[in-house]
Amino acid sequence: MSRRGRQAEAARNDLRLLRAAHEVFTTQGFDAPVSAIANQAGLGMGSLYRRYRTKEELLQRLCLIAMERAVAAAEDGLAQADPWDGLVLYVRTCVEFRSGALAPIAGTIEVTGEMWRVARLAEEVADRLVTRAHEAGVLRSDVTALDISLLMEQFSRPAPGPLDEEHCKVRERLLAIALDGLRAPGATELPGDPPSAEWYEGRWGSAP
Amino acid sequence: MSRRGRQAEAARNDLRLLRAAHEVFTTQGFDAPVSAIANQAGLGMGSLYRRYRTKEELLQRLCLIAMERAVAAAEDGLAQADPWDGLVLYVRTCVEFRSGALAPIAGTIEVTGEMWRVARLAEEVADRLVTRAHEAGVLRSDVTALDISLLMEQFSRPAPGPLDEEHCKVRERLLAIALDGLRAPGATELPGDPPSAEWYEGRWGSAP
DNA sequence: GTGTAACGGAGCTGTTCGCTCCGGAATATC
DNA sequence: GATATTCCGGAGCGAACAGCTCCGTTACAC
Repeated sequence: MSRRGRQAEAARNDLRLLRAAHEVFTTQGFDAPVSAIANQAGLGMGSLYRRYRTKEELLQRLCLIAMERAVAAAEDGLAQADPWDGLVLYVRTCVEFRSGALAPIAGTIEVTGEMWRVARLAEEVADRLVTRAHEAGVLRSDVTALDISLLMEQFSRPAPGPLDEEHCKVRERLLAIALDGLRAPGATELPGDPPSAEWYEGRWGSAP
Repeated sequence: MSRRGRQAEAARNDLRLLRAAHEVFTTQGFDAPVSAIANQAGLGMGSLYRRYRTKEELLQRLCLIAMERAVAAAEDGLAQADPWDGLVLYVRTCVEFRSGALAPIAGTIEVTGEMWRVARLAEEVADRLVTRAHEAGVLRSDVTALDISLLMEQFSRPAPGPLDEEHCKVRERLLAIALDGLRAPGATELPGDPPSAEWYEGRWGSAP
């Protein structure tokens, strides 16, 4: 599979590009300039646009990958013997790579059929993880899988300004607090109705 | 105090402007266009720039007001008989008007002497509130006042895209979870060191 | 040496920003 | 009424910056 010479370099650059794009878009938001990604990757604009014909195409690919990573994280969680530990692993992993920061930007691009497919899969696996925790009685009963997705999204939300190492540490502390609040039973009943799936997916435009 | 005619209108417009600016900046971020604020207020650009000579000046005034509101919220919390209820009131109030969303934008403007003064005051009052909760044993002991400020900031962080009524409801649910996680004792020790005041204020440039 | 594939980044074109400027409407004064 | 004053709206200015293209250069293959 591995090529030689320039082709190998091209393959490496592909990865660097994806990593840089993830970094930039999740920390600076979806309207970060394309040149920032090329810079972060240490590449020129030409190299970027040879692989992705438009900014939107890059974003689509990035969202897809993020969702696939989320699926993998949920499966890892399911592989854990303890239902609570599995759920925590899932949430921690997703927040760590800020998968939630990409969810709202999906509303600004066209959502491809493949993206819908993986989104459905991600939803299903996460549901299994949450249901298992509910049945084991380790997750407060008034919280839904969608609540947890939105919690991860809120915690993935980047601070404006330059990236900050210290901020990541802080986020882990705050997330630990929220996770404690997730354990059964809640001291207080959650206010309002649980969020609906229609509303959640509605942000991405209409279904395929 | 109340004037008549055009002067009264000007005073009303001043308020509308401030409200609009708060709305726009806390939901769209600090780089929202000035025209968006004028629109939201139902005013022309001229009216805006007659009161604030630059965008920065408007932001400074806005941050100051937000901090004053935070101080008031903390004092309201202190006025509550129950230490836990007081703390919750403070956190809820601040998150509700997204005071935390303005904290990071302060890093992009010059911080005036008065802003430093009020910031110090806010810190002090919040400290009293947190200390009281600690002493009453209702707040987990490993959480600091700064943790709580940063928690509020994280929850104030706006979602990209259009403002969404449903999102506010969701945020209340998520905040309820986090508040439950704040009660003593925590199921798990918080990871890492508590954030330092130097780092926190460092985002605003150097002290006065 | 020659051909090819991938490279970097200056620059094109259109958009958007912060801000100014001015004609007109509403109010105050005579 | 007539005039002076105050405040209004929003078109438009110059600069900055966006996404994207294009092309001279470089590194490898044969």
